Order: sequence, then C-alpha cells, then structure tokens
Amino acid sequence: MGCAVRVSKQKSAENRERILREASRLFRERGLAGVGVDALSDAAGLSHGSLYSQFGSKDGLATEALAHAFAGSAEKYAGVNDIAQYATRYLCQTHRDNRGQGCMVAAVASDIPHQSEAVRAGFTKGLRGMIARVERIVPEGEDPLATVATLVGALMLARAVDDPALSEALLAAGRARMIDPQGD
Amino acid sequence: MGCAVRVSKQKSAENRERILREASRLFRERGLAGVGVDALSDAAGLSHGSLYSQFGSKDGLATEALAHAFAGSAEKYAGVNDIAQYATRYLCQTHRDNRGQGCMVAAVASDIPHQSEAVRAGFTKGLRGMIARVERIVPEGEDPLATVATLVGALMLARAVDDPALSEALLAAGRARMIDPQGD
DNA sequence: TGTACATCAGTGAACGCGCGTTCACTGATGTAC
DNA sequence: TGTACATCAGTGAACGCGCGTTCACTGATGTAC
Repeated sequence: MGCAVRVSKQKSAENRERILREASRLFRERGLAGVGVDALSDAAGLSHGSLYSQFGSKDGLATEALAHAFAGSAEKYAGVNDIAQYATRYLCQTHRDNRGQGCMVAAVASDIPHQSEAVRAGFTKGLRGMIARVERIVPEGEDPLATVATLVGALMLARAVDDPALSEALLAAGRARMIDPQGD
Repeated sequence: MGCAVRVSKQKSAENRERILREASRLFRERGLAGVGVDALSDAAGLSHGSLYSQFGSKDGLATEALAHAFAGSAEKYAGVNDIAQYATRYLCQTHRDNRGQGCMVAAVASDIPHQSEAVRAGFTKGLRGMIARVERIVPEGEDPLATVATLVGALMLARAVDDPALSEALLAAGRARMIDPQGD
C-alpha cells in the first residue's frame, strides 16, 4: 500500500509548492501556533516526514510560508495606484472574512513577538514590502508608516470584534481616513 | 508537607486577585495560547487545581483576566484629556517594551479570532472602552475608530519588527498622525 | 462563650491527547558507464 | 541505447513532552446550636 518512494524532481517541486500554498493559507487562518505539522502535511496530502525533508522544521516552513504569502500580496497589489483603491480593497468584508488568502501582516502580527529570529526577519521584510507599495501611492506629506498602521489595525480589529456593526464601522473608518484624511 | 487546606475568605480573595494580576500579565506577554495552566498557577504561587476551583477553566480565567487588564487601562488613561498626550503615552518605547503591563488590545488582537465566544465578547467590551476614551478627546470630525486603529496598529507593528529604527519610526509616525493629522 | 460539624479553597496524582521531531526504511528517479 | 547502481523525497512508527482537565482528598474556616 501507498509506499514511500523517490519522486521525480518535477513532482517534488510541485509538492513543495503545494505545501507552501496550504501552509501559508492555514497559518493565516489559524495563526502560526494554531496549526500543527500533521494539519500542515495533511492539507498538502503528504506525510509529516516529507515536510521535514523539504523544510527541516516547522519554523523553517513557517519562514518560507511567510515569504510565499508576501510574494502573493506583492502581486495582488502591484496594479493598485492610488490609496483610495488600496484602502477599498484592503478594508472590505471579503478581505476581513478570507484570512487564508489575505494579508499576512494582519493575520499574524501579534504572534510575531513570540517567534524565532528567522520568522521575525521574514515578517519585517514582508512589512517593508507593504510599506514600499503604500509609499508610492500615498499623498504628499502623509507618512506611509501611519497609513500602514491604520490599514493593518483596522483590519485586525474588524476581525477580532464579535459585533458585525462595529466591525463594519472599523473598516469604514479606515477607508474614510485614507480617502479623506481630514475626517468628515 | 504543605498540605491542601481550606483558606479564609480574605485569603481566597487575595489569591483570586493575585491569579488575575499574574494571568493578565502573562497573557499580554506571551499571548493567550502561549501560557499554560501550570505557568499561570506557578506565577501565582498556587497549584493548577486552585485555578479550576476559582475559574472553572483556562478559558474562564482568560475571560476574567482580560476584564482585569481592561479595568487597569481604564484607570491608567482616565486622566488623559487630549489626544496628543494619549498618543505620546500609548506610542512610546516603554509601552512597546512592557507588554505585560500594557494595552491588552494590542497584545492579543490577532489571537482573538481563534478564541471562544466569551473571550471575544470580553475583548470587544474592552475595545469599546478604549474607543469611548478616545472619542472624548479626539478633535471634531475625526473618527475615533480610525484613531484607535492607528494607535493599535502602530504599537503592534512596532513590537513585531526586528529593526529598532523601523520600530521607532512606526511609533513616531503614529504619534505625528495624532498630533498633526495633515502630515508634515 | 464553647462545642460539634458541614463547607469548600486548594492539593497533587493521574487521564488522554496532540505537539514537534527523529530515524530506519523504501524504491523509482537520475546518472555513470 | 542499455545496464547497474547511488541518490534522496517521502513514509510511518516511535520518542518525550507539555497541554487542559478531572477527581478523591485535606483540614482550617465559618456556622449552627
């Protein structure tokens, strides 16, 4: 029955890609500590040993899964060229409700202080990417760091609260701040 | 040797208070999933059984520890009556580096979607408290929800990144946005 | 006030479970000739 | 092109460990008389 065997280079690369795709989804959905190696390997249809063969440790996989997710975000927001469009796309119900395909920064930010150096470094690199993207489209004189903080904070809080009205209000407040920074 | 015995009502109330104080510190320092019941009871100098006697479950303790921390924050910020002072106190290195005594919202925000109904409800209540405090001191026309999102987001990201310069820049950007919302 | 006894905060051994990791093994792939 | 063999991606059993929770028990506290 389904015995372990050597696998072609192409198949192996496909497996690696699939592990990263599923891991970056699961980590965003449940947090870095919230997914075990069995859940990770099951989602990719492999045994947990294959995961060690490819990545060495759960931490190694987490580091690469972060990079994988950040690469996806870079692609997704590449064509966005004004801050209103960015905020509309970032602070919407779809993004709020689909953690698994969304922003890794907002998904794991408060886990990061408890992670390894490698993971923290990967997170920092990904956040810098987001900052650079925002920097290009932010109005003259606005600090892109404050804009990113508002985007990330509003999305995280909208996901955390148990009141749908407050959740929507948080998203709306963030969008309004981007589009009309003076308030009403 | 140190046998289990009944304890006076006063002693029991002191124990309860000490558990809550240590639990709300540890949860903020290491996250809700990052502290086990043994660590929690050890920190209070009791056995883990006493914790179940007082709170029923880890989740029950977490719910009360959240409320305890939020009550502390309410007291701490009660006397703050302009947004510049609030931001200066909230977005500083001391607050960033002392998670255990700081804002519970920023400490556990991205853990919350994975918690029980009771914990989410407690978090939402605490966040509403923070919003109400900010609402009173925010300039006319500014949305307090956006202000809170910026404060929380900036603090969380400042804690997450591994580059001290970027961390300080995130805090400074948040402060500047509060004090001079037009940017430079 | 003094005595008898029920209460219950706290103890500590034990539970089943899932965690991350190790390791001897498999056998088709890929390579050397 | 055909044959012999080393490589190594993936398998699955096993590991020690810490998790959250249960439970029979203890004995000073607090109460009823």
